[in-house]
Amino acid sequence: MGRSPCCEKAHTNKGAWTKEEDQRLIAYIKAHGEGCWRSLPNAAGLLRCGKSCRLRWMNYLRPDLKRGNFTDDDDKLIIKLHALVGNKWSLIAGQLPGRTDNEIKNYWNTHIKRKLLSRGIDPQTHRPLSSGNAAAGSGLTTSSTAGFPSESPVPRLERPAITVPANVLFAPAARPAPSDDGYSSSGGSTDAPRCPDLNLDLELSVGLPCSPPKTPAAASTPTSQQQRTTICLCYHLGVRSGETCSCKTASPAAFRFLRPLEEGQYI
DNA sequence: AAGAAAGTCAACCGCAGGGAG
DNA sequence: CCTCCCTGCGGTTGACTTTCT
Repeated sequence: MGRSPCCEKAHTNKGAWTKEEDQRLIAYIKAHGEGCWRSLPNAAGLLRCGKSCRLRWMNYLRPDLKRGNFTDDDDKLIIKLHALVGNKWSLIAGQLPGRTDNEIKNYWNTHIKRKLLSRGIDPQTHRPLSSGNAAAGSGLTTSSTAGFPSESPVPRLERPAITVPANVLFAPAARPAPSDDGYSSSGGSTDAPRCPDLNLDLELSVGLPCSPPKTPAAASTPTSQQQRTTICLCYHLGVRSGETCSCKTASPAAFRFLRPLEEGQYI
């Protein structure tokens, strides 16, 4: 297509960032804000590709990043979200404040994947491995799901809505894209849908202290601090905030367009 | 103690898609 | 409608670290 290269590769640094480069980038973004990554390197005096600057900022320098280990709850939430949306790391990261898609992707590939495999769970399909693959068509038994037998299982199809530790439910218009992507990289069964029986007609709702419950189902057991609002995943699925989506019209009062969390924002 | 193997994670690459002209 | 620019995403790589033998 004749796409121009993202940068003059001959004149850009590659590899690990130096402290000085970090400082320059931070200083520039503090002064001018994010955006216009293509021109940022020149403006900031960095010999880096704009993409590289963006990545460095997003994955490492952003002030709202939470470094450190993932908790068990994080693990479970990641697994459940992955069961729902597959390798949509940015989407999953959106539910984990302070975590980046890259970080979650790495964590998945290095920790969770192995953890699930060791428990006989296919990390891509979230179903029992091999011998289990044939039986996968009938769906998971709750006792084997995601390797958390005694805990709330990965959502199953027949469930109209699910509740996960962070009170995540999918919005009606927020159906994850068909599983034509996200499963191509690592083996696993690509023929059959990962969760053919998974009811994606769900809602994503997140407990927000200031938001009223959206639906009876979502508010089945609201605590005083766990009132719910609807998080619209349409943003991540291609619908922009200016566009209409059914979730917004359904309950504007409890509507919240899902974007990567802002600094200090917590769901 | 040294080398090998395995694990971790920051960074790069290529592509898709939205938006502007 | 078409082309190009720009951004963001997901997969992959490779350097570095840790654990094992």
